[in-house]
Amino acid sequence: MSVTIYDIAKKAKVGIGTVSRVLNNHPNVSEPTRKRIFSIARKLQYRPHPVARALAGKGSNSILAFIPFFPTHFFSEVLQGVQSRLSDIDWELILYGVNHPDQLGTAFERHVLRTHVSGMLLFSMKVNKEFVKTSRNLKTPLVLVDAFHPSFDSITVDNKRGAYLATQHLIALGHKRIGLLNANPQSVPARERLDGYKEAMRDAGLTAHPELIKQSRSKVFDGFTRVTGAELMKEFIALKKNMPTAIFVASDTQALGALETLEENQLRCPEDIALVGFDDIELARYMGLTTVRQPMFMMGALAVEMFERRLKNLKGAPVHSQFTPDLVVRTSCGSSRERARSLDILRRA
Amino acid sequence: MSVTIYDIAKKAKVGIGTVSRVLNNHPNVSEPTRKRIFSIARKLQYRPHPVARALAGKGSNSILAFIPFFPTHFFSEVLQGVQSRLSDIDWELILYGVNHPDQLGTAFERHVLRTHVSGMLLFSMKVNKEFVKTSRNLKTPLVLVDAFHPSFDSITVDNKRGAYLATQHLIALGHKRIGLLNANPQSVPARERLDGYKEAMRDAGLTAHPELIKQSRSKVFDGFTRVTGAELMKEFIALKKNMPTAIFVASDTQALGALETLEENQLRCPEDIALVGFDDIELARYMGLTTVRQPMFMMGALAVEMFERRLKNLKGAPVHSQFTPDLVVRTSCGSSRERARSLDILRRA
DNA sequence: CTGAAAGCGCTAACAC
DNA sequence: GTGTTAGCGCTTTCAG
Repeated sequence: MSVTIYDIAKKAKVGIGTVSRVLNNHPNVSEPTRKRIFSIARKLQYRPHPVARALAGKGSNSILAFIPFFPTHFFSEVLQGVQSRLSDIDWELILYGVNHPDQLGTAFERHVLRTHVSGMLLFSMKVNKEFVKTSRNLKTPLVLVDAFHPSFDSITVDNKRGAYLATQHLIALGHKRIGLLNANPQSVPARERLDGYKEAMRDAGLTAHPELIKQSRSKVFDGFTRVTGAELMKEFIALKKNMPTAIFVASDTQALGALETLEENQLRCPEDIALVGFDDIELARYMGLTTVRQPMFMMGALAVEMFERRLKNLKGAPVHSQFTPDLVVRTSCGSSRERARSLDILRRA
Repeated sequence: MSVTIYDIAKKAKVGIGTVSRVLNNHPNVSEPTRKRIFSIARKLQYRPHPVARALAGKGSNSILAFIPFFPTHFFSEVLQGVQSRLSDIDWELILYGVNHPDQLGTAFERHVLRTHVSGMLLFSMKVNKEFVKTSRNLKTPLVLVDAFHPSFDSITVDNKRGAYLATQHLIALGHKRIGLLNANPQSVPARERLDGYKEAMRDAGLTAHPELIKQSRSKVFDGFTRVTGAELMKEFIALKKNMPTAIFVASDTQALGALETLEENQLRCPEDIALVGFDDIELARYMGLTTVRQPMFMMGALAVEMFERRLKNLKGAPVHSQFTPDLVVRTSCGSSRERARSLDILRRA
């Protein structure tokens, strides 16, 4: 079998308690023995047994991530950030795909309440009251990524600012009738993006006429889906002559849907209508979509770092970290600082 | 604290041994006591403690997945399949992102050799000799996904057949000079795709002239990258008048690169040259790329099922399961059974 | 059939 | 400072 603290103890002619203390950097161990034990441990290639350690009450060097069971580029990138930082500190990642926050219950109980996991990451999900209650007076740190709740550490992106940037870009290009194709304003990001849009319009002395603002009422993914993008774009097109000349779309995914609708109606982008998205999913690059980019990898890495800090200071006030997104200019607005890359090499048969 | 077998033993006035036996469906327990204990357990909402169980020698209900630390659509889809099946049987997924099979060592030792994990999934990686040796006489089942080694269970896709289908499609469209833009033929999938291409050509009485076959020598991801696609396409273009009229590209990712090169040279697809890819990554759909699709979700789910079976029969011969891929016809070959979707609504600025 | 007891490897409280 | 001991919750002999 593998080597245990007993082996070390025997070899060092000390008790297992001493060994444990040394290995855990406890004080009150004489320098000579400490050195001796370390050296023996190294020679024997001792590795602590994580399961035993967890059972005995110590944490577990593993963190549970709840991610929406939805294969988006956003998550793979964020997760890479998480993994990267985690492997630096030699922790492991347990992944839980869920579709709805309600499904958190079982996993939660199974892992967290059973010393199995000593940290949690929750991605892009609204936390319900019950969850908040259970988690709050828990010793297990929880950090929210791309989500927010005053009681927990969180990492978000400055949606308002991003929306402001996007809208401002459109304004700078000379557009006056600028629309907003939003997700469900009941969701925080959607509301913030709405605010950013409005503020940019106001600051430019432009009026955000109500008919220029189309918002989803969908509950599925808060309306951040291709379908809502397609549908709301139809409403814009129905405006006929009053159609906006440019639209800020609240997410790239919706922009994809919008693009499909445009195509069905023989409308071209950016000639007939300019579009800016939000998120910068991988497809955006290929579609030439100008969009607002979130620093996904960094958000993931930071999530782990916040968690580490929290581990050392369970009682501090929650910290909320906000990233500022960047505008990535491509071709969907008719302006391009980058070399324009059009994708019209693929034509209808 | 949470309820343990002691609680239920006390309440049932039996020893903890009996409780454990009942809970583990051991024989030799009288029907009355069995029923009584079950009912009490339910009433008390007893949940086994996975960590304790693992320490005591039982497995751990968790499986370790090694995936290339590379955010492709392929993995998110396969992983969804894995997760889906895993949650059916109430197991958990531990994720390990690695860039190179050599990095498997530490994770391997840390988890597998310490009762921490009772199964492993290895994705799209070549297993090195050392790894094989360590794993082989191990009780922990290992299943290879999108990879192959005679000693282990594996799930692959019939690359040769896929390549055959793709090439055949091109032939059916009337093409005679059909090229192959391959990855590094040192990798198994690349070699198999080469075989499929050749066979289809042969069966059609066409000759696969050497100049029609361009293969990568890259070691990074075995040449399955955008870069090699772009480079090899340049070689094709250099053929001038002898350029093929259609090309089977060994992966969608490479096809993307090839498309970029085409564009740079003002060549259009499919007018000037038809392309078929392989994989059906999400982008393929948006690019209108005709391609060969692997049933990713199913592969993931099946991986878990194979693992379950192996758990029950450690000693059986390795089973190798092979999926047959489908051809997905889009617009990059000039034929389309689906409604053609062109993406030229986005134009150069 | 069933109870008692011995661990699994480690931590932490308690003596000396 | 350091050894000893009592668990953590569960599985598994070993006696009855």
